[in-house]
Amino acid sequence: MPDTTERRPYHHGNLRTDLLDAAERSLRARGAEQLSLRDLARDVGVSHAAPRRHFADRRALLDALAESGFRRLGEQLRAAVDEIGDEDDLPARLHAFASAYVRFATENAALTELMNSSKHRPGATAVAEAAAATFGQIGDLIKEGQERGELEGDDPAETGLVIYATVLGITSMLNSGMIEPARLEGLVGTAVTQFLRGARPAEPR
Amino acid sequence: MPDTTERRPYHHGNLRTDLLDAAERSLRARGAEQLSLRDLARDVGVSHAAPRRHFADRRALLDALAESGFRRLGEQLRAAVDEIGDEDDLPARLHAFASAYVRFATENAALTELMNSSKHRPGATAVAEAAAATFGQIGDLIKEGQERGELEGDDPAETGLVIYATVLGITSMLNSGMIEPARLEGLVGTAVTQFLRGARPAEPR
DNA sequence: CGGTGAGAGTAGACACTGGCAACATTGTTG
DNA sequence: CAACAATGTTGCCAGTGTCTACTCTCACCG
Repeated sequence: MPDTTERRPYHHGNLRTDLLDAAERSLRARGAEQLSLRDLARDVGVSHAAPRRHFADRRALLDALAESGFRRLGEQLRAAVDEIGDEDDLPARLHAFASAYVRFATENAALTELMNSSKHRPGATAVAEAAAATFGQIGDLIKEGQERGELEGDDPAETGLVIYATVLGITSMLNSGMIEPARLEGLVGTAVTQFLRGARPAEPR
Repeated sequence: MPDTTERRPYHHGNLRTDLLDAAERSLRARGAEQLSLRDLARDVGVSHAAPRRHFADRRALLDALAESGFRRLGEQLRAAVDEIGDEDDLPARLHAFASAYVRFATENAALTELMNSSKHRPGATAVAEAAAATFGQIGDLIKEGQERGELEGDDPAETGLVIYATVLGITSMLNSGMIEPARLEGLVGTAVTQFLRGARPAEPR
């Protein structure tokens, strides 16, 4: 028996995905700053230069991580909204959206920070597109609301962006320790409520 | 002649402040990630281990930077609000507050990102306190508004946090390239307007 | 005075990192 | 089956943060 471990083939097979998996674990455990390519290579059982075949750069790997993060976030947001069966209940859907975002951001704090970080590749349109697709969803929600007359206002995309930014800001403050977790629930509630009050047509009922 | 440069005294005199200044320049030029202690030491003309006498750690220096950032931001916000002479014009004051925040965050993008980063020292209460003091200001603004009956709502601190989070989120999205600079102005406007509409007492006049 | 610490800066070492180049091993395909 | 493109490997380099041991200076105290 030549080596103690079972014979590992020269070609790993799916290094790229395995690296991303390891990267996500590392991200969760120690944050983006501490993430080391060589560390990941060791985790996966491959030489220190192997990752370079799949990611030109440390940044490139982080960008890939961010992009997949946006995709997953997008799915979860969509699922949360769709789960509210009643298509007419805009408040409920908005609330579901916000809650889902907050849940994702707290369960994946380091990932979320990475996604919102400014240091993406200059040319990396992929992550920007994924981000746009993600928060474009809420624009659709708003538009529907406006078409049914539940909301007024100008540009639905603009209105959507504002509420998206609000939730993003809340989670950012939470993850940076500026607000206590206990206040989260209430904060999101008032944010959505305030927003709906502000966006409803002039005459109440 | 022993050295070409004029005789530099063994003791630098005010290394700490000079390091922080150099750090801020580096931050502005190349971001927090690229900031290197040895680089700063070279900039200031001191040996690579000298910074350690003033900052136990790279993190410690970044924390100090963040803390001073919060202090400066706080001053600018206060000044902007005070500049609106009319104490009764809450919308104007709110708008001034938001605009001042956005200006700071765009003019000091990397610093702002650092301030909102989650990776502060576990024990570093200083930065947390500075942050709290900063966005506590808006709570006061809200409270005044409520006392004069211009606003309704529950906890003024909570309401204040929501609007603060909104502006923070908008600038975060801007700095990470999710929204174009051109939309900034409009976004902040609708954010404040929406907020005021949502927070005003039930019967419009 | 004059010596003696404590504070502040220096020099060197260590373990680590990301990136590069040259080489080795595969799977594929003409 | 030979050539080739992918994919991994080894070795190297410049840089970094941190630690330890040493040196310089100044202020204070006997």
